[in-house]
Amino acid sequence: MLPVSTCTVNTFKRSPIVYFDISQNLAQYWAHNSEQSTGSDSEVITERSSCSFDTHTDLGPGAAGPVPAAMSSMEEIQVELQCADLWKRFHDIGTEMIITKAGRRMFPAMRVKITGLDPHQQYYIAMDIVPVDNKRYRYVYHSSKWMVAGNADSPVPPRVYIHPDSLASGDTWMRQVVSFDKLKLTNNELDDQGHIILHSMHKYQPRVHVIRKDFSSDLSPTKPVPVGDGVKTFSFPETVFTTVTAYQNQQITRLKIDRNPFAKGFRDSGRNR
Amino acid sequence: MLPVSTCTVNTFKRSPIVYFDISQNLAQYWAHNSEQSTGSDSEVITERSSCSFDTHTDLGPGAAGPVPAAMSSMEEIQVELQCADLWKRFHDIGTEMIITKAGRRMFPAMRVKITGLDPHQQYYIAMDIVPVDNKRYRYVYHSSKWMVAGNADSPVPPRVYIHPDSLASGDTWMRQVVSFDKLKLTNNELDDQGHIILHSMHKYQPRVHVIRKDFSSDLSPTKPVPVGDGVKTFSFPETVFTTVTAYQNQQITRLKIDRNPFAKGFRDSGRNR
DNA sequence: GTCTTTGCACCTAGGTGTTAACCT
DNA sequence: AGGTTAACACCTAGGTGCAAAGAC
Repeated sequence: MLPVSTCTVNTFKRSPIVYFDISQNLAQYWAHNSEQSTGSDSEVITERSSCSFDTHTDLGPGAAGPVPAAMSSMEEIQVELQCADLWKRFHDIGTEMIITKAGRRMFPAMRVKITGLDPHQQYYIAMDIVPVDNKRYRYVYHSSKWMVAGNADSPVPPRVYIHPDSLASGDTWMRQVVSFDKLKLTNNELDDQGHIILHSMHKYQPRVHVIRKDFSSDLSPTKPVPVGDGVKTFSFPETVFTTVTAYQNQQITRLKIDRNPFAKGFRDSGRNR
Repeated sequence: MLPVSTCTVNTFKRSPIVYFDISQNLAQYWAHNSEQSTGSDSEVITERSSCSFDTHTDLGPGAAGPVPAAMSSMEEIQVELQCADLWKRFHDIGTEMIITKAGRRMFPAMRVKITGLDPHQQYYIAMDIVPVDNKRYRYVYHSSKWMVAGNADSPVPPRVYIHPDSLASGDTWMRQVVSFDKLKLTNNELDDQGHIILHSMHKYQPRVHVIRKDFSSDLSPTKPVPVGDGVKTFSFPETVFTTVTAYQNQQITRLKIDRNPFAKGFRDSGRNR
């Protein structure tokens, strides 16, 4: 049995994790931009995938399974976290994410598989990051533990990361793993690059939003995600993290170096030669 | 007076070339994905731009000039080639473009500024590349000239490159320089990466298409661009090129090395040290 | 002979944690 | 003392023309 991820807020689920990958092909390319995508005249190439920064991941034809033709409800929508095992390893230690003035990617990145969409309906997929509590934290080295250090700093301008493949059809979203690897975190409250602004030394929870097109009139990178019938929100407990400007727990550092391809230079086999 | 480019097929124009550039900001980002873009709550950063591979170029607020609110006709649309001076230098020698099995970018890349769109109308912008004549060519070294070597090879599967920012509003298109630098040329007739398939040693002409959303039902990367009221097509004589698998004219090689940043290693100051 | 392919060194562009300096 | 910043070496990822080998 493969690792399993439990998803909270609007849905609970239990299903096997699937890893597939394709190089960008015509169907993929076109599906991004079309409402009348036929998906007929091209083949799909599948290969194995890791949990690093692969951008385009495709589940192959029929991955979304058979779906009733005219279903337009949001009830059936499910979102499944990919790389849940990796997230869990970080979570067991206490995930830390670096934030910088220029913006820093998350590692691991949020990657999800979505099912239960109406194939012919248009959706935005978006991500935001909300505080877990109203506290500020500090890391106590001698006990290797995070301790409450006071109340949270004053709230920060809300930011939403709209997935760059938006707007796209349910069919398109369900055929690929939706990856948020380009999203960046910053501690610069005056950021004008569209990065998500967070306070350092605070605990946060990423959330994924599925937004029906007809419900997106208030959707903006600088406004809170609208709530209502046309929006469904998902979050995963194992993706909670603490923001830092430099890693506190050395086990986190080690795991990041070990798993993030861009940190390969710091692996034992690399720098120590 | 700045260099001027003449555009054929559906429109003639004479206007100064303008070079501006912005780093990707919130307004830019959001404009790609929204039909209800407000463009209100963000600033636009402008800086100078070159003719190389800069991806995001913005003309700044009001660049498109005042436009009547409800104009939806295609009559007023104009497309202006950027880097026309560079194109002209290549054209005077005889532009060559390398094609490879894996796909090769064009240099220079097609970059255009579009005006006269309805700001609130949605458009696709697309590019295709059509044969200039029905001939096959060969390069004669001792005369440094291209000579007809017979009739053209049999036609190749038609491919259209839909600009990745599609679908977007007229407002969005007009606020930026639309760059086709990610487009790739291939000689692989079985290509499944969506690259444009061409025959080597043939003469071609790139074309830019502006396609109103309501006219895009037949738009596909593997079908010819539809013709009719909702589509307007532009081409620029100085962008004609001959396809090669290795450069024939050494003056072309020199100019490519001199201007393409990715070929810097072959500049005199580079490799000869 | 002529054209095409492949592996390569050399770039651009940008994502890592480290380290030392800096701030409060 | 604790938190932040900026320069840096070291990576990934991928766009260049070159030169030798291959194809026809």
